[in-house]
Amino acid sequence: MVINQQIQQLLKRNQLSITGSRSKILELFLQQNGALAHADIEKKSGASFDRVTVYRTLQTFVEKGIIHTIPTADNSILYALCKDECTEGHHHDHHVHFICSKCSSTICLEDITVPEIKLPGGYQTTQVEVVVNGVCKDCRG
Amino acid sequence: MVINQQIQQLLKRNQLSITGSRSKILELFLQQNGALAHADIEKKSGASFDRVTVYRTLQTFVEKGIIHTIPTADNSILYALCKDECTEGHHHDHHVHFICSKCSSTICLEDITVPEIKLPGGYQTTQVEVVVNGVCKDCRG
DNA sequence: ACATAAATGCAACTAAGTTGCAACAATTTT
DNA sequence: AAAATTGTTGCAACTTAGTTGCATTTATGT
Repeated sequence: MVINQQIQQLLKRNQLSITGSRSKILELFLQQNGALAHADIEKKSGASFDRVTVYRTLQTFVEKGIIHTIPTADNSILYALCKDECTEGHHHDHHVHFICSKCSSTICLEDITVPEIKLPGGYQTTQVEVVVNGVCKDCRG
Repeated sequence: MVINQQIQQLLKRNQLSITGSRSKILELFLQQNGALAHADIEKKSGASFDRVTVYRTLQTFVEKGIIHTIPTADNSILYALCKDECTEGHHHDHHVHFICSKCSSTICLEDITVPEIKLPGGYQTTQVEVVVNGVCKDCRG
């Protein structure tokens, strides 16, 4: 299983001890290459961990730059794996997020960069979030 | 008070009866031209209304196209007045939202339109949300 | 002013997220 | 490899957010 080595590397690189819950939750992210809601993770991990552990694990992963959050229109929190460039306390997820209204899967479009937005005088930009709603390629036809 | 007439017009135009809570909440939005969180409204309305009434009023306003929601990075729900073009069940808030990290006020930048985003083949867009984080003109200096 | 339809307040409930602490498991040290 | 240490987990209790049903009250058309 290559995926297990990947998980251990990812945790070690971020100075996190390798525990059952962390490994399992990382596995979920690595398996399906989309975003997961907190509820998804609780369900898919098979009630094997406490709610609190899931909260704390996700929080830790966000802090370490392993995953990032995605704001959605209905204000539920989504999490997705970061690419390698992200480090502790410094996310670089400047890509567009896509949410399919049919299958409600959320995908990070890594190749689509966020366009520069010209603001009126006096405004200073630090970060831009772009979320595209629509229908994904699997749900059309 | 011109603002009172404005409120009554707005409610009548949307076939809503003119009640104390609706008038008061609309007043809050008209007074400060920025976005409000649910908690703000409860505080500023001075505990004069029931929590449930605030929930239901905001919901009604969103349905009627009087206000729209703004997704934020920390996943709290913000509400802001729509411009006149919005009608029942059909929002046209295709403008950029700006959130100031200092005063945490949120402003609708009506003049800045959302740029078109080119997606990979197969993806179909229905709506694009853009939220810019930064420092507003009042907080710089 | 009255009838009717709608809005509000209350109470109770579900869901979401947080905190402190004791028990436990993963590292580190020897 | 076992002990010591540090960090992680699970539990319980709690806070906050949001929902639902129903009785009461309020707004509006006639």
